[in-house]
Amino acid sequence: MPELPEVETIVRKLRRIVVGKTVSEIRLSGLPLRRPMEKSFAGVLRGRRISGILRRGKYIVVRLEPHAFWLIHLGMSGRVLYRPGAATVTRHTHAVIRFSDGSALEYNDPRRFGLLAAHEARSLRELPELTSLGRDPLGPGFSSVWLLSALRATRRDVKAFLLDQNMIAGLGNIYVCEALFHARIHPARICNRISGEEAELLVHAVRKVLRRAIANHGTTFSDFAASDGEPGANQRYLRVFQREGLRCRRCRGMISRLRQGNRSSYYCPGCQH
DNA sequence: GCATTACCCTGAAAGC
DNA sequence: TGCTTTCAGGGTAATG
Repeated sequence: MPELPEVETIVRKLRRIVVGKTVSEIRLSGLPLRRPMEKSFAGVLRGRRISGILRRGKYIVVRLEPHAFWLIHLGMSGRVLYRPGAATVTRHTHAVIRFSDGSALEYNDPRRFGLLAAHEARSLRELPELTSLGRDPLGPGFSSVWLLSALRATRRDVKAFLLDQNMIAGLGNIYVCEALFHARIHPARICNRISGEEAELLVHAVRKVLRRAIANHGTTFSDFAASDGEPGANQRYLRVFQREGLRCRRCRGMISRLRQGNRSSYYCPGCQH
């Protein structure tokens, strides 16, 4: 399940590989992803040159010249694979973007929760998929002052708040569970009852788990691989995620799981209150 | 207006 | 063993 660190890892790898290439041909499966593909998609990409790649939340943003953007969201099971030569088309290959030098990028997504979109635009602000995204947890806007005021304004569970991309863009289930463990905050805590001190701990915890995961090229599960197919190495740093019934490495208590909004939350009842 | 739930989808794992 | 059921979850529309 690609979250910010996995997307960042892919962006860094892609940046080295495909910037400067010109799109020559687009082949699509025709199957809908999260929503049906826009008819204009191939037309926007064809003939344009990639001038840069960046990340916004969990989106891969490919800057094209002249004046266009290609957005990739991996959803749950999306992969972007680089092929120096012939692409390997399977029944889950939904797009092959071929470049003028014969290489290609392949978008593969068994569960089809991802998204591919392309827009003619001069600025990121014009991209509808990005306009409502919240603050980047590694950016300067994600401060304890801002977080505390945002928490004060809502009575939701802190877990749901942290997962809300319109508040903070890029966190998913793994890193929310991990960050709450490091901040010693129970996932079912109500936002407006979290203290300033806890908000500060949470900011540091979020940054810490994300930075470490990026340094390790992401956390590998069955659905994630970087653009060259190499796995990430962050799994050994996980303290609670998918560790139900195992011992807490801090207090030796038992890791528990609860369901919040159809999603599993893993936590340590001894450490998190 | 805010918070919660249902749904999309397929593969893996669990259950029988 | 092999078939059927359940579960996983990002994002969003629908519902409460």
